Amino acid sequence: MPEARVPNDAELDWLTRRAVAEIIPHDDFVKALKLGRALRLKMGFDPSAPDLTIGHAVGLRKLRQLQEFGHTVVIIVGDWTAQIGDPSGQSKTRPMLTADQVNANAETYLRQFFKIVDREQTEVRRQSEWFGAFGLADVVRLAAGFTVAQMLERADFAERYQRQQPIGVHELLYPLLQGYDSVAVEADAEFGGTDQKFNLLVGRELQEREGQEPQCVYTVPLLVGTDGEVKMGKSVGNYVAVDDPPNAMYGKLMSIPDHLIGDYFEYLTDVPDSDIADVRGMVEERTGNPMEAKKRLAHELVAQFHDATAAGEAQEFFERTFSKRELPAEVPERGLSFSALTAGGTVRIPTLLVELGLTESVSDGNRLFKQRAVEVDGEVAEELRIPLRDGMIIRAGKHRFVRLLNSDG
RNA sequence: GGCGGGGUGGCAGAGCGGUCAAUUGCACCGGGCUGUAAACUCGGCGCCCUAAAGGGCUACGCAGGUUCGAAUCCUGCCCCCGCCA
Repeated sequence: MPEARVPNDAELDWLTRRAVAEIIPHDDFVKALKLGRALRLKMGFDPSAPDLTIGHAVGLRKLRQLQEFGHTVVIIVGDWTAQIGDPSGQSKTRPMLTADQVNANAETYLRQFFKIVDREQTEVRRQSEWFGAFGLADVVRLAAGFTVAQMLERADFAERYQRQQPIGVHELLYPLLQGYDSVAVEADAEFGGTDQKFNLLVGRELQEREGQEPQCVYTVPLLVGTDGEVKMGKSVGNYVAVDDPPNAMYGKLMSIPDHLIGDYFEYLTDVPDSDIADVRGMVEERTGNPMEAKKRLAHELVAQFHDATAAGEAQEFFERTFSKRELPAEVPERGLSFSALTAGGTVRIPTLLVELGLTESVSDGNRLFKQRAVEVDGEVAEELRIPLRDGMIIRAGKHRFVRLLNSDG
C-alpha cells in the first residue's frame, strides 16, 4: 500500500477549506488524510470541450496539492459519457461525438491537464475499459437501483422538467455511468465543481451497493467568468484558457470586474488568506486602486500557467500598450512584397490591413480608417492611399500593430 | 397516430410584398473618458469596387413558383419544438 504524508493542522486546513465548496462527509475525508495511505482521487472529464479554462484549474490545483502529499490522481476519460453529453448546468442536450473526436479531444485535454497535475502520480483510465464489456443486463441492473424521482432531484433535470424542456432518457444514464466509474476504479474521493454534486453522490451510493467504502465527495466553487455574470465556460466566451498565451491571459484577467478579484485570488493562487482579506476590503471600501490588485492577480496567474519571466513581460506589454498607449517593446514583423502591393507608388490602407492580417476584410479596414483608428508610424492616417516604407509601423485600433518589411529582392 | 407552433445575421429575437443588408438586446470592433481590455458615453458591426457620391454581389432552412419586385405570398421537401394518445 503506497504511503502518503500526513498533513499537519495548518496544511489540513488549507487542503480542506481554501478554494473548497463542500466535502461530504467532511470528517471522513480528514480521517482518510490522516491514515498515511495514498488515496485514490478520482476526477472525470468528458472529452468534448478540449479547452481547459482556469475555472477547471480550481479543482486541478486541489488535486495537485494533494499529490504533494503522495496521493494518487485517477483521471477518467469519459469516452462513454461523452456520447451522452453531461447535461449538468447545460440545460440542453448535447450532440454526440464520434470515436475519433473523442480520442483527439482526450489527448488535447490531458496535455493541458498535466500542466497543473503531476503526470507521474496520475493514473489515466478510460470508461471503455469497463463499459466496453457492459451488456444490456448490466445497464438494467445499474438503473434499477434508482427512481425517476431521485433523478429529478438533480437541479438541472428538475428545472428542465418544470420548464417543459426535453430530457433525453439516455441523459438519465449519465449520473449512473459516472457513478459506476467510482466503483470501477475504487475511488476514495471524487472531485468536481459544485454542479457535479449530484453525480458525485451517485458514485457514493453505487460503491456502497457494491460493498465498497463509499468515496468522499469533494466539490470546489465554480469560477465566475470574466464577464462577472455567469460560470466561466467556453460556450459563453467569458473564459481564460490555461493555454492562453501570456499577453492574452494577462489582458483577460485585467478585464474582470472588480468584485471578482477576491475570488480569483482565493481559488487560483496561494496568496495568503490575510492578503486576500485585505484585497476584498480595499475593493469594497474603495480605499485603494483595484487595478493594482488585478495586476498582481494577473501576474500571479501568468507566472503560474507560464512562468515568472512571461508574467513580467506580459505586464510590461499591458502597461505600455494599454495604460500608456505606446507601442510594445517588440512589434511583430511582417514581410510583404512592396512591388506587388503598390500601384502608382501607394497602397490603399484597407487593402494593406488585410494583407497584414490586421483586419479580416477590406470593409472592416475601411471602417477602421473612417473611424480614425489607423496609425502609420504613430500618426493617424489621413490619406486613404499611402506610400510604403521599409520598417514602417502600422497600427489598427489599440492593440493590433505590425512592422512592415519589404520582402522584394 | 392526432393537433398545434416554429426555422431570420455569433446568440436571442423583430419584420410578414417594395422605403430590408434587414428594428432591438447581448456579444464583438472603434473613438472619447478613466483606475484597466472595468464602468460610462458616442459610433460601427455581410462581402467587394470607390477619393467621394454611389455601385455591385451574396444572405432571411432547402428547392421551385407567382410578381415589375419576395425574408415577406404559393407549392413541395428537410429539420426543430409543444400538447394529446
